[in-house]
Order: sequence, then structure tokens, then C-alpha cells
Amino acid sequence: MNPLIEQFKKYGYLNEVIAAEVEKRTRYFFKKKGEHFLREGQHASSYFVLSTGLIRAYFLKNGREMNSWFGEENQIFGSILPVYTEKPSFENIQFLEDSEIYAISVDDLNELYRIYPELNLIGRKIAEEVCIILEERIMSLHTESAAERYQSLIRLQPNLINRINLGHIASYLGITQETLSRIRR
Amino acid sequence: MNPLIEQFKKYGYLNEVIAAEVEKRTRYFFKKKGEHFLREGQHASSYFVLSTGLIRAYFLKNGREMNSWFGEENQIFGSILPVYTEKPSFENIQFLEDSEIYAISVDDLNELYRIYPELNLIGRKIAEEVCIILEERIMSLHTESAAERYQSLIRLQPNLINRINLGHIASYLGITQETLSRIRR
DNA sequence: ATACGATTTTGATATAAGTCAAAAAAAGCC
DNA sequence: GGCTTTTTTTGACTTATATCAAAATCGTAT
Repeated sequence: MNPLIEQFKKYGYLNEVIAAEVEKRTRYFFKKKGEHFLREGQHASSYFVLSTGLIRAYFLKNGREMNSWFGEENQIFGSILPVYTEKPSFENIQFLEDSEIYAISVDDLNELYRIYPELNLIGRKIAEEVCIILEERIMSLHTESAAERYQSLIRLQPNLINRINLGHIASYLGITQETLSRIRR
Repeated sequence: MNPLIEQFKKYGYLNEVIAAEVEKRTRYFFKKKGEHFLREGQHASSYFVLSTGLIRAYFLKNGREMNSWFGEENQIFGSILPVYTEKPSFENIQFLEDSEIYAISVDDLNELYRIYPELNLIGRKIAEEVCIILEERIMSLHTESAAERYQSLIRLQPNLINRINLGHIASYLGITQETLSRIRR
């Protein structure tokens, strides 16, 4: 069973017919560290899962890269704007380690939502969970100091600290690398 | 047709049977300015729509109130945590003007999702739209200065500026009232 | 119109975090 | 192992925003 289907099953019952249809539309990729999966401006996008690897989403602000999120193994994710709307992505998705990805395109998924309406339960649950995660990030940015945001990241994604360099983490937290270095000390 | 059903219909097709079931479970409230609709710690919650009025969601941080969002007429909203999970709300919802509300409880809604699985399409679309709005707020908090966040608020919810006092807006932006006063000048 | 409470503005000073430059440390590479 | 490149830390100084206190303005009821 592919890891994408495994993730779907966490959110609700997926019968064998639909699972087979998802299987048929799942694409596997192997990507080297540094390669991109999605570029700013693209419309085509997917939900995807890493069976191994690490990923970051970033965008450009005044010519500088800023990280918007990181993804580890066995989580389902996608770029919100192109997955949930017709609008192009404003973010880029890049691999920080060699990675294996299982992905289903938005077009294929929308077709399945249409043919098998009961799949919308899983789609709803996923979007609802994304809301929870986004709200937690909003709270962190809204109410916490730089040092507190760093603590929150450690609490929510403890592995990241050892896999990602300081500059990437600082830009995710919305502070400079120098400030983060001072916080850590 | 009640305003809650009108909102649902924006997100997808709602047949007459389901519309009637929603109608049956919709509750109408009239609330005076200053009254609360939801208190921190409550589990019971709802999706709701104001036909007239204005609402704020706030929480306590170090004994101070901070506003997390504002709601105007003819938008659907709810408190994310109690609506999308079993967890109690960390926020309070209070009316800033006399308001008329049409609400459906999470329990009733979940029952309808179960009986009429096709309703999950609308539920998915709503949650997906919430994600878009939350992501926009994250971008604002993550990348913008206080003055830029104020501009973003004016762009996204231009009416609020005239209906809500400075202190409330400042706390929503994550700055002090004094700073906002200086930005405005 | 007047007086009261609520809201907004102003001023002086303090603090958190940013910037720029350079040094130190760590990771890759032949 | 020594050399290069990348990453992290340190230092000096600047800027954005917070804090505390007080004054000014606005809104509303009498």
C-alpha cells in the first residue's frame, strides 16, 4: 500500500475501489537534495507524502528567501494556494535531503472527489487539520517573542533542529540568523 | 432561506432535503453589544453567520486580551479548535455591536455529515477557504512590518477600520495602541 | 452647552531585534 | 592531513516597537 493511501486512511474510511483509483493515480518520484518539486507561479500541484527525505517551502521577499514551512516523513502536505484554489503558487518547494515522494495531482484528486463524493470526508478532515496547524503558527507569530517561537518550533517539530541549518530555521521564525544564534546561546 | 443556508450554497450544491435538515437545526439569536457567544474552555461550538452585527474573537495572554479575528455580516465562521476538533476553545467570541446570528452546532453538523455524506463537499470547501485566509494572515505576520500589516488589514477588511476602536485593531495586529496611533499619523 | 468617561495622541525613555563586518568553527573534498 | 567552502558566532551600532505617563480629543447623556 503506498504511503499516500496510508495517510488518507488516517482521516477516514477509504474503500477498496477508491483506494485502487488513488493507487492508479499516485506518482512516485526520487529527488536529489537541492532539486525542486514546485516553482513559484505554477498552477499544477499535488498532495504528497515523503517516505524518506526532507522538504522546505520558501518564497522570495525583497529578493531574499524566506521559509514558510518544513515537511518530514509521513505527513501529507501540499502548497495551499494551488491545491485549494485555481491560483498559482507563490511558494517554491525544494528538497533539503535526497527524498522519495508519492504524489497525487490536484486535477486527479478533484476528479476523484467528483466520481466518489464520499472521498470528500477525507478531504474535509485533511483541510480541517491543516487549519489547526495554521492556527497554531498564527498564535506563535502573533503572541510570542523570537525566543518563544524557537521553543514552539522545538516542541512541534523537534527533529528539524538537527536536520536543518540555522539560516533556514531563522527565516522560518521570521528573525535573522544572528539573532537565532544569540537566542541559542 | 436562512443566511446560513445561503452561505453553504456558495460552496457547493445543497439539495432541498439537506437544506431542510439544516434549516431545522439552525438556531437564531439576537445578542446585545458586549454579550458573549463563546467562552474560553467551552467544547460546544457552532458554525454561524451574522445577518447584522459585528463580532470579535479574543484570548488572554499574560492577563491581557488579544484579538485573533473580527467577523462581519454574511461570512461563515466559527472557532477553529472546537469546530474542527474535540478540544475546548482557547478563545472567546464577543459581540461588538447588537447582532443577529444564525448558527448550527458542531454536533448537529456532524450528524448531517454522517447522514448525508455529499455535504462533506461543502464542509471541505469551507475548511479549504479557511486555510487560504489563515495562510494570508501568516504571511502578514511573518513578513510584514507593523505599518504593512495595518495596510493589509485595510485591504482585506476595509470596513473594520470605521467600526472598531484603535485598541482592538492594534491588538489584532500584534502591536500597541500607541504604535498604531503613530503609524496612522 | 457642559461635564463625564472613553478613546486617541504625544513625549520620553527602554528593549528586542536588525544590519553589517569579521572572526571562528564545522563540513566537504582532493 | 591540509585546503576550501559553508555555517555559526561575535561585536558595534542602528532601528522598530514597547512601556509608562500625561495631555488632548471625542462621544454621549444631562
